Amino acid sequence: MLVKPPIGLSIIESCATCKLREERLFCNLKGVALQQLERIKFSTSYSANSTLFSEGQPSSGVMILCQGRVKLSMSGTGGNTAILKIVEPGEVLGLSSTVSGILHDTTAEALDPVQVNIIRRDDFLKFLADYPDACMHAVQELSNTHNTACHEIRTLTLSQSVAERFAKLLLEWDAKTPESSKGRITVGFTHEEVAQLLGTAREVVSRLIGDFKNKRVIQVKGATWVVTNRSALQKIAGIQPTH
Amino acid sequence: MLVKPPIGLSIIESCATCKLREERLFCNLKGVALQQLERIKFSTSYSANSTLFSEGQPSSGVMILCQGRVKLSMSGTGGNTAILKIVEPGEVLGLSSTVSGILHDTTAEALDPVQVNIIRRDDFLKFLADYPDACMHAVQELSNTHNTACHEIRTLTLSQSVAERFAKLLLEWDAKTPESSKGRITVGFTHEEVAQLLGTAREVVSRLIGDFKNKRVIQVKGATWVVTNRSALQKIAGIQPTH
DNA sequence: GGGCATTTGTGATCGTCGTCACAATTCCCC
DNA sequence: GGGGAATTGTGACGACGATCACAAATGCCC
Repeated sequence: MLVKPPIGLSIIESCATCKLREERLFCNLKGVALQQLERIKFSTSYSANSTLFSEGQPSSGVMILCQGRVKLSMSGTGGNTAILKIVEPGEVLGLSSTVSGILHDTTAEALDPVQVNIIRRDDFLKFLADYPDACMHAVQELSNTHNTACHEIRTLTLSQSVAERFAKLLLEWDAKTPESSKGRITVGFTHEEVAQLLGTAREVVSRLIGDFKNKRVIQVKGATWVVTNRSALQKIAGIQPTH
Repeated sequence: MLVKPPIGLSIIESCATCKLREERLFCNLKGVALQQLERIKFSTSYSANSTLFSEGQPSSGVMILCQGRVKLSMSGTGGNTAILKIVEPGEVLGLSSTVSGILHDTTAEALDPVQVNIIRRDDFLKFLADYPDACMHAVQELSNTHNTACHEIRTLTLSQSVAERFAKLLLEWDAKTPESSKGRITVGFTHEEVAQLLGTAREVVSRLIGDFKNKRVIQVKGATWVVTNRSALQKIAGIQPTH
């Protein structure tokens, strides 16, 4: 890893006091449902670089990510790896494998020190059945996950080149950047990892970055990349620039 | 379309008498939930080749597919099209867009004469909130859809070649073939459509079929393809042959 | 059965991307 | 600050697949 963000671990004792409560699914349940969630969940911590679960394992339960980021990846027969998604605090891990009872189709690794609330499968299913609110939350969460997956499939199948996908990735990262530092992306990944995000080879990424620098589309200062020509980037991404 | 299967349209009046009832989600609800579903759903028919909904449209509601197959596709900026999935009777269309309220990310077209039960968005959300059983069904359905999507992403990102993906597709089709005619796949698609399923060009598919015929892996008799060497096919697909 | 549209087969060509190989640079720990 | 590991830069080359351009065939309607 290029960067290990110095995130302080202030352990969150309960979902009720979780800062994510207002914004995120399962954290903003009300009344009895929340109390019940408190009863059946248990908190666990993982150090950076440790594995939360692996592809092919049966799911032990749902994990609600409270702190730290988690990398979801798949590996192919030829030893190659594809990174599916970086999961952020407030999101849920392993929901669909837990619910449907199939084996995990991804591997989850902690990028930072991570804190999760785990709910065992049978407890969780009973919880959903008993609390309609919670069940609706699960439906929402699954919808969101599915929409993300569709978006992923779209960029994979309908992009003409790796350059196009790379430009899209940069624009997505830029979109997630806070308004105050728009255009300044802090990249916590090696070229190798970016390649796995794009489904290509590391050398291709290195070369693309070179290209983009030459074309004055981006500018690289260590781990922060500055978008110097957003409309050019949008054009490469196959989007009509919204100037 | 190469083949238009002569499917007789025996209109199904209610979910209670639907033959899919035992096997499929939302069709096998019990008691009051089923009665309520009967009340809020309304049946609609579409002729073959008509469009049920289009990419970019807001979702008007959930559709439960009772009869006929539906093609789900996405289109890219360059006019190219990717077929995501062929939806079979008993499956649900537009669940995640309806629940999350975002625009459809796919276009749905009838391959056969199609009959669906439609439930309007607000009716459906209320239905889920009122009937925990139904909500659990929705969770299950979304899980399954998500798993399918993950599988799709896996083959897209982790396959080395189009030949590999094509072999996987053939094996999947073969797996869905009834035991009695194992190895005999009835293909209802043109090369163009197979190409869209694989995310490649039509010519590539034509050539791959030629290759596979030369290598005695498959044999083509009109619209039925016979797998003459399954273990070779598995090897191309990157799977250890289970002989 | 003739004629037209659609589908399929096949050659030629060219660009993109994956791979190998190695040098340069940066990072990090002692 | 030195040394070793990890990361990054870059050239060369080959293979796969996208595209264009037709010809052949098949299906279909009157």
